Formats: sequence, C-alpha cells, structure tokens
Amino acid sequence: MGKSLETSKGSVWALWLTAQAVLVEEIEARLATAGLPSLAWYDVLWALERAGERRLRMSELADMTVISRSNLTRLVDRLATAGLVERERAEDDRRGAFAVLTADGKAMRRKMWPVYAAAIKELFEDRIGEREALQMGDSLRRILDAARGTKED
Amino acid sequence: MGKSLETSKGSVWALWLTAQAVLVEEIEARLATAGLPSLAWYDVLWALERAGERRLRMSELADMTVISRSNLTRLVDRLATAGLVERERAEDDRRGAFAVLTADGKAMRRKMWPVYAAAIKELFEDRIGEREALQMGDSLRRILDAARGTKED
DNA sequence: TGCTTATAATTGCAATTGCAACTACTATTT
DNA sequence: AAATAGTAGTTGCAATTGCAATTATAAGCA
Repeated sequence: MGKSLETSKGSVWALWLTAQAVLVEEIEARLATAGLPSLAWYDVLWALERAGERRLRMSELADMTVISRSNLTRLVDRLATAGLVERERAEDDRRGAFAVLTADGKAMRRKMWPVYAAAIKELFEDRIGEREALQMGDSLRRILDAARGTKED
Repeated sequence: MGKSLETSKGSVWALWLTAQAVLVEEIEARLATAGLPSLAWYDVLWALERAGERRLRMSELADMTVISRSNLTRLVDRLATAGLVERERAEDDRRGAFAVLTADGKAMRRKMWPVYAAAIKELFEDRIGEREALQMGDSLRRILDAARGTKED
C-alpha cells in the first residue's frame, strides 16, 4: 500500500502537465472558433480589470500573468493595436510604463468570458467535487507560494 | 459557507494555470542552466523509451505528448539532428513513419532525469501529502479522461 | 478497375516566443 | 556633482509554434 501511494505521487506530476495541456488546447480551440482572442489576451485584460484604476505597470502585469517581460511588451503592442489597452508613461518613474485597459478592452473581456467560463465549467469544475476542489486549491496555493518564495532567495 | 466553496472552485482553475506556468518556467530554467534540453525533448524521449521497441508512430507520439503534428515533425527533426532519435518508414503503411529512440537518446534522457526529478520533488511532491496526491491524481485522471472522451464525439 | 474520399506526415509562411543586447532613466557611492 | 551600478522596458534576431496547404499513400465504392 505504501508502494501504491509512492507510485501515485510520482505520476501525478505527469498527469498534471498533460491534463492542463489538453484543457488549454481545447479552450483555445473554442475561443478561436468563436472568433475570439487567445487565453493570453484574456489573462492580460482580466489582470488589468481587477487592478485599481484599470492599470498596471508592465512588470507587475508580467509577474501576474507569468509572461516574460519582452513577450509582454509585444503582447501589449498587439492589444494596443487592437484598441484594447493603451500605454501610459509613469509620472514618478520615467522609465516605467503602465498598460491601461480601455472601454473596448473591458468589453472584449466580457465577450470572451461566457465562452471561457463554459469551458472551465464543463472541462474542469463539473468533473470535481466541492471537497476535491477545495483540497486542490489548498495544494496549488502551497505549491505556488513555495515556488515563488524560493525564487526570491 | 456554500458561497466560499463556490468561490474556491472557480479560482482553482486560475491557480492551476498559474502554478503550472511558474513551475514549468523554473524547471526549464534549471535544465537550461545544466546545459540540458527542454522539457519537450524529455517528454518525447521518455514516451519513446516507455513504448514497446522504443518506437512510436508520429501520430501516437503527438497524442501522447500533446504536441501538434506539425510541431512534432519538426521537433523530431531536431532530435534526429542531435542523434537522439531516428526516423523509420512504416512497412505496412507507407504514409506512416516511426520515431525510434537511439542509444544516445536513451542516454540523454537518463542524464536529464536527475535534474528534472529533483525539481519535481522540490517544487511539487514535497509540497503535498500522500493523501492529497492520491486525491489530486484521481481528479486529474477524471478530468483528462472526460476531456479526451469529449473530443472523440 | 478507376474515381473519390480519407489519412499520415510534412512543408511554407506568418505569428509568437526567448535570449541577449540596448536605451533611458534612477539610485548609490565617493 | 560625477561616476558607477541598478532597474524598467524595449528591440534585434534566431528559434519555435500554428495554420493552411501539399504530398504520398490507403480505403471505400460505383
């Protein structure tokens, strides 16, 4: 029995990776089919919408969305071209820049949400019980906090 | 209380995405620092090593690793250039091709494993208990099976 | 058989990503 | 204040990825 537990623990990682890859692929496909932008765009729009003043410094945004700085620069370029965000120079620190959500950006996120939400519900939430979800949330938070704590050292 | 459970369930998905992104980023960084190839290479090598005869059809390999066909074609190109796999034409179906693990490929996977294993242990396994792991494995398997089942329809 | 449709893998080309500079500042040191 | 080091963000260029053909078979059927 100890063995089966050991074994299970080892293979959970692989399952974790695979399941997420499959779900993300499916969600991206649904968004594309609906003529909507990608998950990455959603993440950025949502991060901005939650932020005070609908704006975040590029570096904060990069950290929150787990996107590299240089990538974020260009992702924000594309979002800006699409009119969903605007750039704003920081007053206090002239090196800094804010990404600011526009009304169109807010509208776009709102338009994406039903598709995204339905997918999350169908593919993820409907498959696990309340208790499991709670437990998984705890585990994930511990994992994330530990990983981020480690990096600061 | 019903509310808090609802709330938790909704945010677990976001947590999952973020945690996986952070962990994968960290693992890729460790592999790169050690002068080793990426996770994607590992996945392919490992899938082949587990397979009977150390070989898989391109499409099977693509499905197992959750990599698109066209991507896999080029990933296998790179692995072949590095001498880690070889291509072999299928006898029965001339359209088909196998990717076959070479001795060097096997050696490379073996060289990568300690780095990868240590990272998984430190970042993931050490953060969750046996019972949690077991539970998470169950949840993930259900999610994955359901998602894959859905697609076949 | 000869024709149409389906499948396995690859390829062309555009879009995205990653890494290593690079620019434009800000902060610290002497 | 001048010099040096540090930070925020961007950019160049190469590597990777995704999507829509394309190629080379195989299968189904009239």
